[in-house]
Amino acid sequence: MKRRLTLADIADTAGVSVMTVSRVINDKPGVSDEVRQTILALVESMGYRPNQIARSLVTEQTTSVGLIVPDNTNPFFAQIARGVEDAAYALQYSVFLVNTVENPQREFDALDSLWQKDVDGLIWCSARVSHEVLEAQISRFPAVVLLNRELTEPPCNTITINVNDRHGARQAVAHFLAQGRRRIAYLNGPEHSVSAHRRLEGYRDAITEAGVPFDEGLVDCCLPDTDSGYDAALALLDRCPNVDAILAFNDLVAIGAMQACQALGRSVPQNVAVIGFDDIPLATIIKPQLTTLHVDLRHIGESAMRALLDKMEEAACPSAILIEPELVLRDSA
Amino acid sequence: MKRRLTLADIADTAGVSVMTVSRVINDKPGVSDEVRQTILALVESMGYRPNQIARSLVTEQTTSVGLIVPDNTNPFFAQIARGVEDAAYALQYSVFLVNTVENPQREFDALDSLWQKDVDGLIWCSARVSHEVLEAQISRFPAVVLLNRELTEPPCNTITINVNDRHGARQAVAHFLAQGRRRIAYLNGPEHSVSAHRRLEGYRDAITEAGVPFDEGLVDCCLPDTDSGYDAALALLDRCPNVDAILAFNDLVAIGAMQACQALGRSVPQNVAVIGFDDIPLATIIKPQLTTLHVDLRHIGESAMRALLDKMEEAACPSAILIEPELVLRDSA
DNA sequence: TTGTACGCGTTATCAT
DNA sequence: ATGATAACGCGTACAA
Repeated sequence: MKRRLTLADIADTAGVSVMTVSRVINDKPGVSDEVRQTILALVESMGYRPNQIARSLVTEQTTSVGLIVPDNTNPFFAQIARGVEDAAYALQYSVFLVNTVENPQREFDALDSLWQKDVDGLIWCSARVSHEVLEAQISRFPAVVLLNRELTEPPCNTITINVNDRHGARQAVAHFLAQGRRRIAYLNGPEHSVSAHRRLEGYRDAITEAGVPFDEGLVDCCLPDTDSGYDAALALLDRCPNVDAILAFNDLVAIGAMQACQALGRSVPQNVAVIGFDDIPLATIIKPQLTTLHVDLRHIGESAMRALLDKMEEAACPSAILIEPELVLRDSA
Repeated sequence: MKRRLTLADIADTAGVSVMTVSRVINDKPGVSDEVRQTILALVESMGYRPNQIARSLVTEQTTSVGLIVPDNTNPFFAQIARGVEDAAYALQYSVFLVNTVENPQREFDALDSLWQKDVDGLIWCSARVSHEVLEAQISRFPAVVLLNRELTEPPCNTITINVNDRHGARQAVAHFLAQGRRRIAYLNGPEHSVSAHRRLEGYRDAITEAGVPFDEGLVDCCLPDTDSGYDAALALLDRCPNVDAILAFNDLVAIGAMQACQALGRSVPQNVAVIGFDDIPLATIIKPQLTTLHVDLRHIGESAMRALLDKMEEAACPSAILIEPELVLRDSA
């Protein structure tokens, strides 16, 4: 690895000052066309690229952002990360990826590290952090996009992006009801999850508005994975054998529920209809293909990155974005 | 967002020079215990954190690395990324995540961007880039870990990590043979893929060594996803109805193949046994659960990050690491 | 149009 | 043990 070329190297061989080269590199006026061409040719042939570190030190801009997710292995966050990175590439930004793995210490360390590296902005998916910590951390960064958190009074450097969970759950219940189903269960996600609360609200409202009495026995919580969904569905069907529809917190839970039904000899969707949430790739791989509330996660990621840039540039932009899930009918309901 | 504190701020309020503070921050000798304690207390109470950008400019170390993958959404790379990030966290490094989406321009831009940001090292999963480009790019970085590429003469700043694809394929074939199966097909991945070549070799060698004639009609290529696997298996079973075992390039292809068998009324594993490769989470979600060659991708990611750090520190370390896949028997074979 | 001087926040070097 | 000074590579401000 040879020594990096600097502005001075180009300036020397071109016989001009560093400032002239700098102006050319940054496409700024004040350089004659002739000199400009000479320098551009030199930059090309010598393979010069600006040192972003040095540049950052003076401009206070790093052209990099932080993305904090619980686990990039979870297809939900993988899709979001992909969207963020796609948009970042288009905008000439780089993305630091950080997993918190539900570990507060690690999350804290990550924030510190990103701050020390002077990221221009932060895209933060954190369900667990308290409001106080959230606001304190937000104030350290130039701009922040919060995913799946609501803020009563959002700081002016912050944008929240949320899925319309209530409406999504209502759509699912409405679909079940239209099919004539009345014993509609809901396998919810973790209690502390904001999404879980909102989806439960949507479910309850839709049920009661339809005149179907709300039955607590039809609602249960589980971890948002297939195994937990399987176990929870097994217990549910044992407790309430006449269930004819299951709304699941997410697709993984839904798939577990479908497999539980099959294990108990209930066919899906004839005996029990199942609807998931998110529409991860797995939803179309599994048989029967899962009817689910599609959420365009890549698009959310892209929006997050673009909104972040807007905030960084202090452009006029909304402080909250609501994403509408869309019910896609496949085979399970 | 208030102004960042600097060394000078601490130095001023402590009534010492910046160098003394710097020494304390970096745990260097040459500071009396008394002063040291005073400064540490001040750093704590004022909440000072070093500016990594300024630090990088002088130390030529950024404590960040680049991770280039085709698509972080692919569970294969998601697991690797997770392992890399886990190890990076433990080692106090940050990870720039980049997707190439099989786009040479984007890959080139990414390398440029990472170089400009002066990453200390690079973990690079690239199947498509030519040898010349590969070597040219490698020489630009302090240290590089290459995933799933073999180098005839690896540069001294480079480590390659490969899966023992040949041995993996042989294990699968051996298992089929032990079950008395003789019409063993192989649905391979993309032609240009290094892994695909190696797995095909392992398959062919194992077949012929067992005295079973190698039949080209039993081998086909497809894209490494479920749909392509489905289509390829459909065509295969139409062409060679007496196939009694299918080795797939990866788990997604294997799942597609299983579904094709089921669609044709062949039961898995009774009529046709199926073995996949990689052992992605989906392998245990699908029914029947997939027998597959387990590759510990998280571990590969962790190893990659640790090996990279070793190279960066010029520690003695191997220049090539071979990872052994392990056949895990589940329901499909 | 072009160049000079300075500063960004830190560490390295060499004094004291 | 402590401090003054000079880098690191670049952009801003101002001068020529």
